[in-house]
Amino acid sequence: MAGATTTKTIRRAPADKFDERRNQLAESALRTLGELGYARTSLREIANNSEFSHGVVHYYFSDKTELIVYCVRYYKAQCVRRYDGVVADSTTPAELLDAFAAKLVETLQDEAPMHRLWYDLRTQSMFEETLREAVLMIDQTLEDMIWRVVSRYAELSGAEVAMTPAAAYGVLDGLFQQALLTYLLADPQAALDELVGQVHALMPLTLSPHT
Amino acid sequence: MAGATTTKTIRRAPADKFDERRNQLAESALRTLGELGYARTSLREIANNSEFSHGVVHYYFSDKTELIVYCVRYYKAQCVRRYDGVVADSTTPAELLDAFAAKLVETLQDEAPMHRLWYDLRTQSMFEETLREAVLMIDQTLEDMIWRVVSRYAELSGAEVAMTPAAAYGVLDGLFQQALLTYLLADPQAALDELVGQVHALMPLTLSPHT
DNA sequence: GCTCGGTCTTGACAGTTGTCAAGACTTTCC
DNA sequence: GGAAAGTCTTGACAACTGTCAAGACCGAGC
Repeated sequence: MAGATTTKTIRRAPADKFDERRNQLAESALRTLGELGYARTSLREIANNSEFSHGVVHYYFSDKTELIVYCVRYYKAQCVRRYDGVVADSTTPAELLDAFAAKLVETLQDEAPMHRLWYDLRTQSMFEETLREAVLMIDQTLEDMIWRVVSRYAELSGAEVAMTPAAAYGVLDGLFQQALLTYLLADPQAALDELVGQVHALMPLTLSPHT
Repeated sequence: MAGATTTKTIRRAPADKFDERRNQLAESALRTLGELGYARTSLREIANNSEFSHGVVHYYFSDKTELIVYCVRYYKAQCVRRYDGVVADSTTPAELLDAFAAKLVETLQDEAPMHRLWYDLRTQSMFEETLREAVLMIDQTLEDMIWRVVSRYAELSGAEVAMTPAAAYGVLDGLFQQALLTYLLADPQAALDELVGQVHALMPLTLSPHT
């Protein structure tokens, strides 16, 4: 709609246009899913949250499931590098710890709907076979993401990590999920404060007693 | 139908009969919910898993929501004392640790559907206001349950707990949830083994360095 | 200008859902 | 035995869902 098209529309491979629409629909879908949750999200509602009508979904996706899975992967691409800056910029353990906790708080605050959607989808995968593959893939990606933070923290501390990647991810994810629940259901401010304190207390415990 | 009723049916306050049916329906509902998950469970399916027809639900519950919430509370009553024996019978830290880990494995194996249902309902409460109160109440109950284990573990170790009840619950719940996911989606045996190892590694970290 | 391929809307379909009313069946009590 | 209260079944309803087909719209190329 902006003036980028002068004489003709910009040369664009058909596949690009197609994929762009798919991404556009994925974004509408993610917005709706984050608001309503997996169970209560219908294709019509997704279309309502976009500029298209409900029939268009079947033009770009063969299936509701295909749309959802596409959304999940699309979402992953957005969040997987979330803590890379924290890892790259910190030069001391304390600095990394503060930056990591701050980033956790930030994403909890700014993207609470997306996080609850992720937990929703992960839980649904325990009932629905179709989600299994995508969920396992994302979960692994998140574990790797956490592992980069924890192992960098150990490196800056001059210590070894005393946990497996899975364990480190498990405990941190547990704390984050609890904070999200408190944030959404009870006391947002308390949730953020507690999360900061818990992460600061936990991270040193992931290290071996220094030699 | 058994011979308990001799001349008349046993004297039974009407409220008792009413509550008994409600519990009967709650059990059918929990079986169905554990199998299908919250979203895919319909009142007709619940009735199919009982000896009644679908209309009876509305005789005992005003609402689908009321049935679900009743189920949640009914479920809680079953599981809240799960680790009391572990706490009562153990006399050394190592013994408690082994017994606790064994009990976690046992309940993960025997009641996987109920556990995934709990995580499902807890996640749904982030979208649905109606579940909020019941979920927060159960979550608190579980936190207390874990706290009894952890503080007894500290007592037997002659040390102080270095975490808040919320933090201890958060990390252990994170590990358990991860184990459940692995158990259901990937490798059941590996999930159980990893859980045992992780709990053994984590529990000592909940204690203050002994004085 | 006019066709043509791609894009999108509209309307309909069959199935499922929560809800509820009407009545049949059962138990209780006189 | 028969009335009354309690219990349960049946069938229907409106709303909603995923799916899809028929055709309208639109820009590009001859």
